[in-house]
Amino acid sequence: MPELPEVETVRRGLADTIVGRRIDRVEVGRERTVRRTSKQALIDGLTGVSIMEVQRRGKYLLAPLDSGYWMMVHLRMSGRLLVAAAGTERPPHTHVALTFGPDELWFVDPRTFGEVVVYDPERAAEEMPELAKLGVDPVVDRFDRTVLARALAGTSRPVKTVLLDQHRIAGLGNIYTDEVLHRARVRFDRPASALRPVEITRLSKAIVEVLSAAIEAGGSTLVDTQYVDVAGRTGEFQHQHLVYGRQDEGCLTCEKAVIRRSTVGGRSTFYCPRCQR
DNA sequence: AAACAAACCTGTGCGC
DNA sequence: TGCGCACAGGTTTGTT
Repeated sequence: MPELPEVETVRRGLADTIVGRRIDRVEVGRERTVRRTSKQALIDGLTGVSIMEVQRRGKYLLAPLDSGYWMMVHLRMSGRLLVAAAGTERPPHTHVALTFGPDELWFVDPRTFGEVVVYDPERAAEEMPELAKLGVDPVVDRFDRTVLARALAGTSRPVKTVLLDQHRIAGLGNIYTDEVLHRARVRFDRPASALRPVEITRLSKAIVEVLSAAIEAGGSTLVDTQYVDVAGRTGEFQHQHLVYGRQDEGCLTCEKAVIRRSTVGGRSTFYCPRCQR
């Protein structure tokens, strides 16, 4: 579900609510959510501790704690973080609840792919090996056509597959790759290494522009309203989607062709056969 | 290296 | 109404 703009929106919501505050109670209702360590490890790692800051890298939320440890949250497909008044009825699938005085932070996740973990930053290489493998984050890191060219180099895989590869670029998911490729007028199945310099330039600009606009809009909430921010508000960027989920509808860019749906790497892919070459 | 499928889960929407 | 199936924003793992 959540891609970079949604995770960034959640990050900002946490920064405005629970950062700097002490956790006085930790409840874990589902072991699977803390599978990397254990229920007791999460309780011990968070009780009585303050969250000093919330950072984001790709789709990972990383929060340094005043204990010297860090908390990592990944929402995967259906995870949500919600801040609400303590005592409010918790939604179904609330697997972790942190109490901060009068407020609570809930990790809600129907599909249970998401996870919450407290780890030792000194041992991040062993405990959180995927973090070191993350590629460039187009919002946090310097990102331009040179950086993108490097990320796309050396592979003839479809450009969409490469954009989705978190080891090369961290943060793009299925919605935003399609939106970015459309705005850059590049077909999803072009071999990454075959893009011309002018196309790489367009693509790098599209990545920054789409992600910025999507963050500005608070992310995308699809018809199932799965994604909401920490206050339960929906995003609004779905109204600016030009291709995602629009198969058989007219292209809003050329107003002539019809948006098509295809599959790449097992993921639904939406594109305009006329605009994207 | 790369392409694919399966796996992890639950919910929803659709055709019949 | 109910049933079965396809499909879903992510990532890892195993198989050709």
